[in-house]
Amino acid sequence: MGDDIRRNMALFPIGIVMKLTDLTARQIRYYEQHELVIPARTGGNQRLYSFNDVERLLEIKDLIEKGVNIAGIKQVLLPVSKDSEDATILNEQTEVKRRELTDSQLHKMLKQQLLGGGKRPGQVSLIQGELSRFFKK
DNA sequence: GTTCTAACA
DNA sequence: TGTTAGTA
Repeated sequence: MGDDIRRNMALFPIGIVMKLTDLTARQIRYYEQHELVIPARTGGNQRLYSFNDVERLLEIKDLIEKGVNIAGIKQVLLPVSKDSEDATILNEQTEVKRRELTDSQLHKMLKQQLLGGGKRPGQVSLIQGELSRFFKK
């Protein structure tokens, strides 16, 4: 996948990104404070966003519109810690390991459902219900 | 003219 | 989040 370099090239300033995403500069900068997007900087400290950054912001916008708050978006977009991913830490009791493994799987499901533009009535329950156990701790 | 940081109605 | 102040 050599296109990555192009997709990750920081090209446009916040003004362009605002029009591309329909987000305010305030929101874009706010999401950056929460590490949801990490744009590059010019010598003059100006933010420069790549195509990937814009796509990420569009995902964030999607989640916001679906009623997910920053804490929730972090759970979905931020890299999953290696710990919860393999959940095979020594000393942990099997019960705990099973729970974390389930969380890992649930996390993937939620990400799919939240990002995959699907909005069937049935899956809303999962978002309103099961999701809480993520944002709580 | 545009963007940046910081702060507050 | 909106918006404004003072810069770069």
